[in-house]
Amino acid sequence: MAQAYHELPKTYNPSEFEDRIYQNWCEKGYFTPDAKSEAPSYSIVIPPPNITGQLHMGHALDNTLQDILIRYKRMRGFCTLWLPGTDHASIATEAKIVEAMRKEGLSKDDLGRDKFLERAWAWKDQYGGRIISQLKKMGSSCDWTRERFTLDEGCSDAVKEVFVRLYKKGLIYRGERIINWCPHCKTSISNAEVEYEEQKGHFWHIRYPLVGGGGYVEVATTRPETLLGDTAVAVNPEDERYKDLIGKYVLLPLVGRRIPIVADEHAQLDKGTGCVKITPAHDPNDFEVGRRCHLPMEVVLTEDAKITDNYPKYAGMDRYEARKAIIEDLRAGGYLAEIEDLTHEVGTCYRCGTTIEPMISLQWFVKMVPLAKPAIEAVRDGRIKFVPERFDKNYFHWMENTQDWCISRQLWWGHRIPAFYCDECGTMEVTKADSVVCPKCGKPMKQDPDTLDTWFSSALWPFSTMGWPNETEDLKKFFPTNTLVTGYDIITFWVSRMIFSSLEYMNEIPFDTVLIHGLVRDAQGRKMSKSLGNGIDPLEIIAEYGADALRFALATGNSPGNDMRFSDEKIEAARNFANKLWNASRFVRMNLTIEDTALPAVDDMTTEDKWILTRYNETVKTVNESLDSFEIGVALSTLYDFTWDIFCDWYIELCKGRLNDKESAGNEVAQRVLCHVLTGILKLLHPFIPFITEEIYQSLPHEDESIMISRYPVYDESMVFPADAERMNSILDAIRAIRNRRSEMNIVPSRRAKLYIATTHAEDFPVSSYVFFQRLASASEVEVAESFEGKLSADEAVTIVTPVATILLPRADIIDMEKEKARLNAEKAKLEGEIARLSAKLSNEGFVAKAPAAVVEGERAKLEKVRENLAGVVSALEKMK
RNA sequence: GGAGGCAUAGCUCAGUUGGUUAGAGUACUUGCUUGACAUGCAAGGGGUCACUAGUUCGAAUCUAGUUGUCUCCACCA
Repeated sequence: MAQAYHELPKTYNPSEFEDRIYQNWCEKGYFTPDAKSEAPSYSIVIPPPNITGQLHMGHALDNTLQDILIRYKRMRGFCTLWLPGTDHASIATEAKIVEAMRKEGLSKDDLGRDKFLERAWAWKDQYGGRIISQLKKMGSSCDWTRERFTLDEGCSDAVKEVFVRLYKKGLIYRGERIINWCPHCKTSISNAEVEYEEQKGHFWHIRYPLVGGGGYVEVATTRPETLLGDTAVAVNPEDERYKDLIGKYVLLPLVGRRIPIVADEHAQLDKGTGCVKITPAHDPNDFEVGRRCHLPMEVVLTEDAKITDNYPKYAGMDRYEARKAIIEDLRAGGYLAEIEDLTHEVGTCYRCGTTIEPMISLQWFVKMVPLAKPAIEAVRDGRIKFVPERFDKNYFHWMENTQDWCISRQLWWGHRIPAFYCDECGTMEVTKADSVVCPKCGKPMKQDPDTLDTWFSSALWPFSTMGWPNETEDLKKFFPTNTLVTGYDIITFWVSRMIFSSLEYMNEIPFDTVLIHGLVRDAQGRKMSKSLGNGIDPLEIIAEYGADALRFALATGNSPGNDMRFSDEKIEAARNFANKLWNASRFVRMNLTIEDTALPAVDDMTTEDKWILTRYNETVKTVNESLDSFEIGVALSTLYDFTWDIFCDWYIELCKGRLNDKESAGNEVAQRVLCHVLTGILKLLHPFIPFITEEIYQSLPHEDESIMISRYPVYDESMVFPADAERMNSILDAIRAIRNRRSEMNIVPSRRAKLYIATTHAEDFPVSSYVFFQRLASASEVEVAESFEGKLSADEAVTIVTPVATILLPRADIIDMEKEKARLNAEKAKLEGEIARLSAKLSNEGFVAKAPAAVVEGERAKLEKVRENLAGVVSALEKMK
């Protein structure tokens, strides 16, 4: 049943309809998938956007690509699930919560853990809707009714379940390791969260006197304060210089401790003096040396990077104060040999920028090697594919070199580690229960105060959001999911962890395809960032240009995995396209009298109808193929070209004759073909620019309640007419050639001229085509014949040669004979060159013998055409003599 | 230091297993208020596909090297 339709306003103003349309989709429940549906499922994993953040271009790009895929699949008849989520527990989030509380005069310490979490939840509810409303503005077709939060009850159960399982399998352990400690955030942060920045510093060369006299060894350090924690000096076992010192002792300056000289390959022969001070508690390499050589650990810094009470002289000093003091003391004691300037990369906290302090600490770890193995396998054997493929190299590189993953964080806003300790007897229990009584002494146990790394819970997203560990309908229907869309910067953080987590807990891959996109940069190619202030707010773009324009700009000129620049020109081009579509639709709409969407009988169709339907179907084919292979940019540019150049600039113009003649039989035929192709264009474009396509769809005769739930066009061979398309091309070629020549000769369009078309293909230029020449090539009249010999002499006319015809324009007084001759000669030379090139290629035995037959045939046909062209030009020239 | 990407028109970028005269958008030049659209229409100029060598009948495309540039990882006693 066709639906009633309405007028379109004269100007395209997206703000007038985008919100209304979105609300309508929500009310109709189009976004809510039915897990019991028979249709095949297509599901996408999306990153949970941070609750504390504002929607930025990165989100907008992610979101646009995801939504295009989801809408496309939905229109192809899939039951689609796109789970929205908000926030994850992280240092950044907690920092923002703390900041928000500080403004209310509250602090973490005053509140205590329980009160803090209570406030944080209230705060989450207050701010949590913000990013979702922003995503809705973009047209995201998430199922908002299933929105999840990583700390929601269900998700928390999943996290506990996983933790306990891994612990029982021995894949989670608690141990002492060197971790990156942020003295400001007072938490450990993972390697991936450390940002390196170049800093100017010094290399201090320090002499450690040998015990029992006989000189000293010289070591160098950038962090002299760690000297307090030295428990050895290492030399390379191969180093001849120090061979006889191994096993001897040195006296640690300022401290007076006797520490051994040990042999370890960590000390390199060609670096510095070849002697290395070993501080096992404050350096990851030294920690390893300490472990190999069974050295004691000496902790010298507190949580906030101050010297511990064990060193009364420096106790309580901040690490930098202590550095100064220690250097002074070393200098005074004559231990300081040399100070060297250097610039080096220093690790800083990605959140607060504080210099990281490597510290020994009791933390929880996940053993990575057993988890990484099947995850590597899944990508290697093709069960999971990266698009583009080259990103699997990044993935392998990380997976194969990964070290055990420190998962504990000293935060409150996160999943608390489900481990309990008994103060009385030291027993530890790992359990899903909320409170535990010590199995040995019956006393209540205390839960570990730490929380889990944000990626530990995020890694479970593909299934924890669907209700796992319960067996839900969603899980049955939608897991494993199909596609993950994300930026390459997140492959190691999140993608890899989802893969090994899913393989470990579900025995399944989490998704089969990872579509990687690049970063959005500003017009100068810089990364968008708050500190640079070059970020572009997607919401401002939407307010000014509309969500469709934003989506179009993000999806176009964008190939998988490559960075893109965002500029005003791009968004304007996108808006202009929307405007063009709007106006073309308005034109079609105002010429419509039909009330249903049926196509006319093929016999009633004209050549141009068959031509546009052929071109349309070719477009449909390309678009479907491109989207199936995730080439979103290619699909969109194909549609752009077809819509603008073929449909608007040619077909609509070709139809104007029939449309103006309201009484003709052709009028209705033209209406029906126009309406059919336009509706098809709208459907094809809907995943990219959902709002405008819906608004126009509703204004045309249409079958479905909404374009969103209509079927995506598929290639229809019965509507492809190669012969007619070819014939139409001859006419278009001729029109283009005439326009070209007239423009070259500066003849204004209003100056009309009679056209004489000399051709042996008279059937290509039927009487019905004359109107095209009149409307589009400024012809006053058209006459077609095999030859105009005797009727019109060459010096009376301008000659235009196309592959199938020679067109004569009667020479009015505007044309310069010499200029014309020169032009024809130039064209002759060009064609001769082309013939030479093609004949050389075709007479090349290697080419004819080895190239595919189709290619050779194509070249031959081309040569034939060029030869015909040349013949026309030559004869025109001869006639001029 | 290790790994990877990118280099095509003034600018921003496409270019799908090697096969048109290498394409868009934008900018530029010229002409048009043509009854949907000046957010437009028509026409045009503009490229040694970074450089060098190789493979091939044929290279923007494949290989090696060089230069420039970006990213990730690691290290820095």
